[in-house]
Amino acid sequence: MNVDFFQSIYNHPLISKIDLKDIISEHQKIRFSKGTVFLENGKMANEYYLIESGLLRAFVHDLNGNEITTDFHGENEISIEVSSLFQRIPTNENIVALTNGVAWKIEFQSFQELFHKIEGLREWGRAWMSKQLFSSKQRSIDIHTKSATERYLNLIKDKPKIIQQSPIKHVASYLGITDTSLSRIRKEIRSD
Amino acid sequence: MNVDFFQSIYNHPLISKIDLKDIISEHQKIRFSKGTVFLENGKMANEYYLIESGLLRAFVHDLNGNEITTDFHGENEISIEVSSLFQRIPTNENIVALTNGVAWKIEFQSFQELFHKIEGLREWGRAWMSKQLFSSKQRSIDIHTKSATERYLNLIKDKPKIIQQSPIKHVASYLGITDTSLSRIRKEIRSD
DNA sequence: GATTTTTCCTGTCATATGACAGGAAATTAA
DNA sequence: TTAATTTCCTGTCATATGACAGGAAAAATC
Repeated sequence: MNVDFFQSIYNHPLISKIDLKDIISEHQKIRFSKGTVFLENGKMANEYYLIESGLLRAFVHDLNGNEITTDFHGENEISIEVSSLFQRIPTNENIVALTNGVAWKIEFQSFQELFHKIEGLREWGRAWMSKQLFSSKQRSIDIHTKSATERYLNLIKDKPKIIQQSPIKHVASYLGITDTSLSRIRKEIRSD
Repeated sequence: MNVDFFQSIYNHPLISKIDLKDIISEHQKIRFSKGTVFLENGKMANEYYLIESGLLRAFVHDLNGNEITTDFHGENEISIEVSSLFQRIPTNENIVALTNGVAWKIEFQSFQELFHKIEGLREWGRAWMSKQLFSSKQRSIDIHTKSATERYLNLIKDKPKIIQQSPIKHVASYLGITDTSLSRIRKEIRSD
């Protein structure tokens, strides 16, 4: 059991070694292959995953039925649909694997018990959500503050694996532009 | 003490009447006037507010020093900067009153004790954060899915008070457009 | 109530991005 | 390996929005 992996994710001063052991033991290792569906529009999330290797993509459908990529979940990150999982309602998102990989799954019920039992986990969870909210807001701001080119360059810098592992069209919708436009941007950058 | 007001905000099946009383008693009524600063870039949030009446505006500065309105906090809503309050770090946001009004303040420390004591409050808090995260994501999607006109019309429909109580230029930056552009949109709509 | 400041509107011009379509390249399936 | 599918690039044309500037209107201040 790779403790460091869990440590790096459940990383909070109030989570003791014993707490961590408790938490780890509720996770179950799974292997997944490209195309595996983790969550589907209309269903309710009943678990979340720590990604050890591989890349997942979250997306929604807009009014015209087009897929819009809302997020990528990569190595050492959590793949979770918070709204559905914590409000116990159907999701509007889809989560699908873009690559093969390994993840650790924890059921809602298990998390729930740990959450109310371990103060450190509550603090960790709240801080984690705060960070998510912060990034989400930042994304909104970036979309109308930075050019598409800047956003793309930032993504390359911050999460280079995504560009390597995901079809470019998904990156485009994640950046809020068409694949046409991203294609032009990439051409532009090449010539620099 | 207006219990219904608190009830409508701290609304969760696991929060009992007694819990609610406990929670309410940690809030302190304040009156504020237009221009009152609730939070400032670089400082740390140490409390949050339930707005009984009036309208607050949250904004950040972009790289060129322009103000970008990130949110409005109106009646029966919570004015909070989650990142700073729960991660105990300095904020990058500013929150300022656009009107006079009345709010109920609760200190971080008080909330903290209630949070770890009352299971229902934890569930409520987590659900509340989930909803925030959902709206935030939705905003990102709307920005590149809907036209500026649609976003403006939706805002009028969903939060009409904002248009009445806020200078239009703040609405513009909230919508991710310039005031020039919003002005044109308003003209367009008038003639329909 | 006069002056200053802020807010809002409008004109012109520039430009980033979208829509659509066709073909090349790469990946997947048979 | 060949065929089918998906992905990616590129061209043309249209358009929503931005940048900038000036003036009218409204609000705040004295």
